[in-house]
Amino acid sequence: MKHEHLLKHHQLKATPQRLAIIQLMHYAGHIGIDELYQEVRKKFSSISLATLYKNVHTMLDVALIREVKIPGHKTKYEISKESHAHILCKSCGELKDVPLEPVSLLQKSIDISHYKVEEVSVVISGICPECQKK
Amino acid sequence: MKHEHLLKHHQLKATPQRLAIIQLMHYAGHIGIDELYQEVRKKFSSISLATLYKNVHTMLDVALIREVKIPGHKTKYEISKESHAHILCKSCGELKDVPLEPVSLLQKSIDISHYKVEEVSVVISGICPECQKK
DNA sequence: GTATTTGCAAATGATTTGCAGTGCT
DNA sequence: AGCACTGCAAATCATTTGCAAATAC
Repeated sequence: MKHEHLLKHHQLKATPQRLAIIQLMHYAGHIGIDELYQEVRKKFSSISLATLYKNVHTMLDVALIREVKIPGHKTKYEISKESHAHILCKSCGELKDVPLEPVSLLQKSIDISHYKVEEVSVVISGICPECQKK
Repeated sequence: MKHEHLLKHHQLKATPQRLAIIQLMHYAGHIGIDELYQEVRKKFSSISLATLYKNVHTMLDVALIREVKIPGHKTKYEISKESHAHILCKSCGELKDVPLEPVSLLQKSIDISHYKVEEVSVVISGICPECQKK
């Protein structure tokens, strides 16, 4: 119901395929096309890759979801939410959100530029605490 | 000469193709595969796309260059240098570097995570001062 | 009922690979 | 000389398109 409303709020029809996609993104946090396809098929075996691509594009266009692009990795997608950074472990591959107040933390850089800032994307990569122990 | 040294320092052979690629990246700041191909051909008409891809990969592997991935845009490449943020104008498309001291600016987020940080990638997008005037 | 969305198959675009010949060190 | 690199053509992988049938509202 919650997800149906998300779609309608963006004037998109709430098809079961779209609901499945959103549900998975919500559950996974960040997910790539391939994994998304594998997973959606489990609940919705008839879905086609073309439909998946079309819907991902449609949802990107209305900013219901966002691309997460990480150097050295395939694009992942996430449901739009408050601004946050992404932190990736180069050892185990886990990708997590971390809190971030970009406007204040990056203020110096932004001030210098005099840009009207609309979006900030931050990806931090390194080794997570668990992998450091090994 | 400077660029030849760059290659040798990473134990790569200094072929004219590679020198041309590095020279262009250095000149352009950030450049995508297609533009790189068009430009390299002007000086080096025999170069193949395959060679371009192979060299870009090779140089990424040794971290001589870096990927710059921006939501909604094709990957660009740049020569590795001190940490900095990228700022993109959504109106005119210009991509610039801006100074950034990621470790200190992002310290709060990083502290929380306990990660051993190796790399920070920041992309800010918005409207540049010139485009705001229009 | 109408406009949108789906799924298929085919088209297009992007990147990679194998291999024979060439060129760096 | 020997290994790495280049260029070509073909293979592979990723994404998009057109269209008829199905579905949301």
